[in-house]
Amino acid sequence: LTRDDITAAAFRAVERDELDALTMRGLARELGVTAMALYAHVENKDEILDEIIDRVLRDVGVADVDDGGDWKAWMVETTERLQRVLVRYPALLDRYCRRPVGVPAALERMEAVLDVLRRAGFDDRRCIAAYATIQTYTLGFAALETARQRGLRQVPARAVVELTEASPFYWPTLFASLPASEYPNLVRLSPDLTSFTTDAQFHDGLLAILDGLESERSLEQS
Amino acid sequence: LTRDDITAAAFRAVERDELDALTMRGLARELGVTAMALYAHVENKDEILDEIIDRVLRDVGVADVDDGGDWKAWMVETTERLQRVLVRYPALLDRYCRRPVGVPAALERMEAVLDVLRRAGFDDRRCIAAYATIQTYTLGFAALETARQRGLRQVPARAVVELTEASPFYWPTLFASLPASEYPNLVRLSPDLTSFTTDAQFHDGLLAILDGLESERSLEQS
DNA sequence: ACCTGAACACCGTTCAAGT
DNA sequence: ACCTGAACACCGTTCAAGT
Repeated sequence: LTRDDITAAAFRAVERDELDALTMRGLARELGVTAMALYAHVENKDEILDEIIDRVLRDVGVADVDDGGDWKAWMVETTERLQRVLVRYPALLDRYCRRPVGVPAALERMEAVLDVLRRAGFDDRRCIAAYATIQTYTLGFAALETARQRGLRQVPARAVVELTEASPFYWPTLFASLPASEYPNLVRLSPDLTSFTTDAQFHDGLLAILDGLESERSLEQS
Repeated sequence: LTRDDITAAAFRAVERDELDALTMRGLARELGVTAMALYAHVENKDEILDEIIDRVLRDVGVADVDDGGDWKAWMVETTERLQRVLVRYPALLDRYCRRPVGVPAALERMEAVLDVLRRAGFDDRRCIAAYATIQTYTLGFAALETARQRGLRQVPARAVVELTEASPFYWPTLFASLPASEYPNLVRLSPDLTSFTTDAQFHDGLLAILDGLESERSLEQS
């Protein structure tokens, strides 16, 4: 039993999105060992997750540096890689929400993003502000989409809507069933409120943000 | 023992940010009753949190509708109210990350935001896109700031930096201590990377986003 | 050095039993 | 109707004991 065995088993659990298997006890069971055996190779559970994040981020990487190219295109490509990974592996998002992620691959990624921003003409203050805004949007999107996916399988305790065979999910049907007098916009938009957090929506929102950041940068320089 | 007693006790625990007290067992202890007594008045734990969110959101409200006024000013005011609440009460943020929040006050808030966007000239598709982007940013900011606050008190298992009396926190000192050859931007920006998620940063990022959304709206209409 | 057994101090929730 | 005791099926982690 090695540290790598543990990380590998944990990553398999993360891949299958089996949060039940992603426990010290569940991990140990899969490795044919007791839970306490893990602590000889690993400090605690967060360290296992950090190891996975480091591995995944290294896999994700960043877009190729295309000098003279469009910094926004680079940022879209790089940001969407992280977004896809966070949406696919909710366990990693949970870790991001608990404590700052400071594994080497995360620092390298941050360095690369800041460097592209700097070379795109952002000054120091706006470099940080732009990075913060982009990272914030990415994490928030993954959080909303993950919550949506989890909510699909679960009906709230005091449900407003009855589920039918035609509409077996709660959340998409909620908006359509509200009184139109009180919630005219929700009812009118209800068909599309279902697709609240799609890849296309992430893309459009990200473009709007990058445009906003760029116009702020240009304003300052003129 | 009433449903309101339970909600009130739970809200007191959320206010004190005592996540330990925010358990069925801890709540029951505070109310001088066994944990199982709660289930006579409440379906499950999420229902208690939903009750709190409904109460808090109703308190938070939205900005006054100022007809002929600036929709961006309204949006900033309304969005910052939610941001402040989510940062102050991390337990509510945790609930937002688990499942979509569909309590009445949340629906009313969504309706109000969509209505302001519509009257500001956004078409249906862009109404939803704008709402999604703003909500995404707000949630992501609260998640990053909450993670940062939690991280201040905790040093990772494999710490890169030693803590001293002069710098008793881990994360702010991490960036400054990296090798400047590998991470030039992180080291150069390290003094300001500490204040990654301030109210001012939220404000600036939000303005950039609203500007980006506005210019996309205008582009389409011309 | 590496693993185990038993324990500590917890979770949310169910269910039969009491009043 | 409302509350309790005991139990179920879990958590992460510690620590003394074994090999």
